[in-house]
Amino acid sequence: MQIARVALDVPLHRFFDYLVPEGEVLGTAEIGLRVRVPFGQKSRIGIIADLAQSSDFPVAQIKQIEAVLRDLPALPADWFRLCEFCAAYYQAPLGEVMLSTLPAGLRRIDPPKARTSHRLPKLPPLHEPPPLTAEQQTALATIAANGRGFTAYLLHGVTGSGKTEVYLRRVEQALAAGQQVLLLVPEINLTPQLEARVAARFPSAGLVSLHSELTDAARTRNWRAALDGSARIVLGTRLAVFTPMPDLGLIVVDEEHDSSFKQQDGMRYSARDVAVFRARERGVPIVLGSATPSLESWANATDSRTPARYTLLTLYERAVKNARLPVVQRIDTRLEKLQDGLSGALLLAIEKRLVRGEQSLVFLNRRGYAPVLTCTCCGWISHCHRCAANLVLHLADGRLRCHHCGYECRVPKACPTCGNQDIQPFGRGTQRLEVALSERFPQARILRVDRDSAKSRKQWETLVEQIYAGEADILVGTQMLAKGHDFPKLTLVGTLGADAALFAADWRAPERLFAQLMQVAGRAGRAELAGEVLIQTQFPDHPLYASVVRHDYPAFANEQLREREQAGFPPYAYQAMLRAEAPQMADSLAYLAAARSWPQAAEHGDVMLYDPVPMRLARRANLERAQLLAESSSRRALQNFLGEWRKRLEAIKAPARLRWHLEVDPLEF
DNA sequence: AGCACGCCGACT
DNA sequence: GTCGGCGTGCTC
Repeated sequence: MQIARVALDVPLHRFFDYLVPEGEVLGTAEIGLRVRVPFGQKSRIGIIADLAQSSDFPVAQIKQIEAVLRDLPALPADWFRLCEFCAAYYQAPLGEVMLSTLPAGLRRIDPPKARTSHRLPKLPPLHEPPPLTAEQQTALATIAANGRGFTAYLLHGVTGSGKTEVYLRRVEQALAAGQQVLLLVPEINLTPQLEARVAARFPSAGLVSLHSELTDAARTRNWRAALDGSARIVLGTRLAVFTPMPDLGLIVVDEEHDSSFKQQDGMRYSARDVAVFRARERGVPIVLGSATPSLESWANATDSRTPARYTLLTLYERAVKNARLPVVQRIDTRLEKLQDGLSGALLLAIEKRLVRGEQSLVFLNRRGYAPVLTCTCCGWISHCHRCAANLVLHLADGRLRCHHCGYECRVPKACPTCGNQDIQPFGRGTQRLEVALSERFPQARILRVDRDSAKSRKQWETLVEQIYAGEADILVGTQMLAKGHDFPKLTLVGTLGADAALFAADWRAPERLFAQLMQVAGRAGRAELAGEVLIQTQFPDHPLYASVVRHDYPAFANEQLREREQAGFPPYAYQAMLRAEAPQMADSLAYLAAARSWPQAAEHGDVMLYDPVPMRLARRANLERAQLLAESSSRRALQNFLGEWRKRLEAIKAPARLRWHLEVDPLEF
């Protein structure tokens, strides 16, 4: 009797035993093959995780495998270890982890017919790699000196310093050594750019991309090419970190600080952290690159009290000839009356750009016309009835929208409470800024770039092309515009409304603000034209802005780390967040209270459980949410605790409508 | 998670 | 008299 232990996509922390059919003899080479098995009333796709001669389950109840699928090579052992690590670390069911990392087509009973015609991507013309700067050479020499085994590098390079060129040179070496390369990037928006550049550089590497916008068929095809080795480079977003790659020899994580590496639903993993684990486990180097590294990575690379876990590589000069860092200035908005939120200095600077035929970018991280609509008479404010949030006024299409649950309605003509017709927008979003700028500069071509004006990929690409072609004079945009793209005519960046993050309750807000300001500042003046950045603020003396002005990430990061250490926050503490949501807050809190009551504090002295509290956005889409933080100074102690705790959490009786999840290393509070 | 089975309220 | 609400329990 041969038994196969099969991983299935169910939220249960165990495998399921099946009889191997007569005539099939499975050996270790078959571990990692997909199978079709009967499960409950119907059939499912699973993965053979192990083979055995006996089972703990009553033999009479063991069903037989329906089919062993051999259309795909067996998933490799290191891919199993990666999934096992994630399941254990993030407290997720192993079968769910394994199956959910497969493209959908490969976990369905009836796989879609694979298209036979391989559409080769159009390749831009080859061009010579640029010469390396001294800093780039030093970085590459350091990487070379450490050999091909595991080392984690933090490549800290200011915008325009040529981080990508360092990646590409190291990629070239890996390819020459017959290895595969995994290249992770934060967002879908940036992938085409980098994809074109990598494809042009390595035309015969069979580059494939993996991200959520691909069709299922394309994703399956690319994933398969990675597994069978025909693709030597995989370029993808966070989900690509799980791509099985038999010859993996190098991992690169670009913009490693970016929060889109964190999955925010299902298994809440950090693709950056998973990538580091994968590199260590595989014994290959990993390069984490950023102009503003996450404080976790910075601490790993610079903390002098413990042996550095990461090797720091720095690029502080701009690689493009003559290009200088933009001049950053603070504009004290307490000293003048703003005009539509814009200071005289910023308006003047925009005007200069108009005269010179250069572009300006006004950055405001708030979309819509105004964040709220108010009644001047009775004090009514536009409020979402499903969320603890305001409805945002979108004047462009005359609607009120909730940015949290998607609810929307027509803008009322009068106050719903008192009938007063004088209802006014309060505050400012990108739409309102666009209107104000077009009144002030009627001759200027103004382009607004936010999630409303760039809903689809196509719209986004059109906007980018327009900007690139110089068909816009003033850009108004949210963080969508802050990332990645270099617009050669853009020489001025003005930022509005940054102050809110200085005093936000979320203690990670300053880290995000600094990164965002550095990133948006990097948009100004990359080519031969010098850039200017104007930060409007009521707190010009705040040390965060002082660091931005000096382009001094290390000073900012070291100060933040000092504060974090004093407060006992990550990276000097390890955390996990238990969240519950239910129609009634009382039920959510009751669940967390039950979770809190176990264990007695004495049993797990190394782990501290805080009190359950309502979440900051306490109600979303008619669900009332609460959270409970677990914290420890030891990652191991926290992990040991979480394993036991999770079992208890599953046993707690709760109303059927209540949902809960556990998030390890939460980023948002 | 699905999907069964199972026992109490308003409809053809 | 039935359709269907969601509580409970199981899936090799």
